[in-house]
Amino acid sequence: MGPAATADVGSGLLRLTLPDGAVREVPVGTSPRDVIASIGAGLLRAAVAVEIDGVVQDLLTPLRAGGAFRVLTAKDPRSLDVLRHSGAHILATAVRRLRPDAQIGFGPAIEDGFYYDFGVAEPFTADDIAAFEHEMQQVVAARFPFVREEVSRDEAGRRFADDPLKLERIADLGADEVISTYTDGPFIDLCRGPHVPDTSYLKHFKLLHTAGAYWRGDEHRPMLQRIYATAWWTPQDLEAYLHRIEEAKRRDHRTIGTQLDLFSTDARVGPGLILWHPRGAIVRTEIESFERELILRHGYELVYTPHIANEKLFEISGHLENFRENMFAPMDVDGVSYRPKPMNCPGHIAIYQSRPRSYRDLPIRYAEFGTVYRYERSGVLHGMLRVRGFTQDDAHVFCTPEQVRGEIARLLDLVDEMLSVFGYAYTVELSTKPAKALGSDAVWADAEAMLAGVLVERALAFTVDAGGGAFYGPKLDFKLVDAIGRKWQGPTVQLDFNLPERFQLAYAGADNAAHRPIMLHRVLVGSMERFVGGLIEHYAGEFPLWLAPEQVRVLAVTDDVADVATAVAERLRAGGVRAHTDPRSETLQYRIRDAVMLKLPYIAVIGAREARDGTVAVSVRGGGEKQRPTPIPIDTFLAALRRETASRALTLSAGTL
RNA sequence: GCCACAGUAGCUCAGUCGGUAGAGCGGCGCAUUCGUAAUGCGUAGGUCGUCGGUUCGAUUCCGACCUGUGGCUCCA
Repeated sequence: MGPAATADVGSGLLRLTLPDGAVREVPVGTSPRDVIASIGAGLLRAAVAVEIDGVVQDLLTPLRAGGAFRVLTAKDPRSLDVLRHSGAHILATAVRRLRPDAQIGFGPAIEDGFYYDFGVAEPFTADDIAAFEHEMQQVVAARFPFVREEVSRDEAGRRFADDPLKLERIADLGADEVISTYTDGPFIDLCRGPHVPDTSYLKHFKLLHTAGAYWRGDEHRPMLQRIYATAWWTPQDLEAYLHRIEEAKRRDHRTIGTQLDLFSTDARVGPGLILWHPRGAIVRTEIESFERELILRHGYELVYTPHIANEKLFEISGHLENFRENMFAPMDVDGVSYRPKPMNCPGHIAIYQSRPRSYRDLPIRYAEFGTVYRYERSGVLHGMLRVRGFTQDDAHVFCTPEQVRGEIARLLDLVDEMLSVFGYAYTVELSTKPAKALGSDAVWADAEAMLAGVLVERALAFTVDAGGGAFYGPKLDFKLVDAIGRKWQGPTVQLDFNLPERFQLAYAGADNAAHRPIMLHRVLVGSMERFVGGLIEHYAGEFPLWLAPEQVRVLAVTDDVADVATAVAERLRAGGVRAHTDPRSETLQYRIRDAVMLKLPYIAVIGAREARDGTVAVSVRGGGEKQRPTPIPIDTFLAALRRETASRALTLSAGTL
């Protein structure tokens, strides 16, 4: 028995409050299983785990504290984590049966499933994975109970003597921690739990893929082989999850980007460098135009700064000190070292310092679509989402300490206005002082309290990411929630007490003395590349009208009205609509299919009747097959298109009268 | 960067147990003039990612490198 296990024994009874308000008093050390059994046999059969004051534990772990006591069944989402954690053990059981030499690392439950890390001489093959999955079925069928034991440190050391990874874990455990093991059939693992009662609970699972993973996440340690899996209570849930994976795959911006001819990369240009094709450039330009209009309305001024700068600038800013491994190597210009800029702030600061500033000038808000270059390790590059060159919609606000609060509040308005246009829901995260940080604790505490204060004032819910701030100040992160519920990095607002110091920024106060301004860094979309990549997946390539690269395709039913179609397209274009014809000598059906595959919002068909009446028959994206639209006057259509574009509507409505 | 896997026509992929390659779609040409998700026929596209090695001969086997994919680490 570990010290904690014995500490409470003899201290009496625990009070357990059941959901119906009933109170049970049981001796310390009673197992939840016994408590549930005393409530009812049916409940015991359904029980997966229990929750005591919100903490989930299994039916075996002796109760050491009382509180609100709730039985978790398969219906409770929190019981899934327990199932998945047991799934990891079952996976390890299977792997050890087939590969007895495999060292066992960690095997936690994760979102949607679990993984387990193994130390093996030879990485697993696809055949291995299939064999493991099959073996897992055997373990499940064997119905091995999970047996918990609490052991002394010495005993734990003996039990895992042949597994250096586990020995290392044991050595790291705190002196007062209960050391427990769980055994299912032939497999024993050092584990805190909780687990389901026996292996038969794992019915609906699938091994997904393998990947290398550093032992304890440290790249200087050995690489283990990780096997990822998913597990659910019901076959429907498993099916739905696999379907979700398919859906995410269907939306993959790299696939859609190729299909819709939006962007590409080219090995000759270099990895992580995006080529924006005309259609992709339209999407980007529309976003930039919208944002430019928006921020001018919000009091920003546009600036431009160079892509490279004398390395000395980044010495002053501290980038060479703190960001060097992400910067491209210097280039020699007449004996002076220059670097591509990894951030836009130093340039904006240089503009601020181009003349003396008075408190009357503040706040100053400089905005730039600034292209930055950062060296990213080759393995992390990913489509448009992780690249080496990208354009930030970057802005810096220089203000007095008194103005910070108001500026943050303005930013929250701006963020909300921006994100709602794209149909993103979002959550807010406050990141606080990291271990390595500049500035005193008091300054940090003030800044964090100020940020939290503004959020509370505006009734914005937020979570705290303790220690997640930048080294120069705390920040607010906005996480976007996309159409299929995935989270993306969105806008960030960072307070900075570092750069004003380093650059000796100043303004003349009302007292005619020099004062230090506060700097805010903020981005809305962050990186145009990442944002557009995310948008492609959010919309599954079906852009709302204002963003659609081609908004209307005008199709003539037969060649004798081709001229009319051309004229209509020209008229729409003159009205500011991105409209084109498809003059190919193909059937109407064929050309419609082509337009559908390109996910165009509207298809305007012109036959003899429409040519005669000055109308178009408009099919709407998503209207399904066999559309038989009522023709509408061209002017009516154009006006509706213009309305829809101007309002940046998320849904299509211009096709009907 | 690390682990694993992959790279064949513009795209999606087949194939060659070593004798320099095929399909569908797309492109082009001709015919077709069609009323809402693929008209027919014909035709042109590939030093099989790159470089080296083995071999009489390499797209195929081996090695290195490049690029991509899934992760780890990191991140806008």
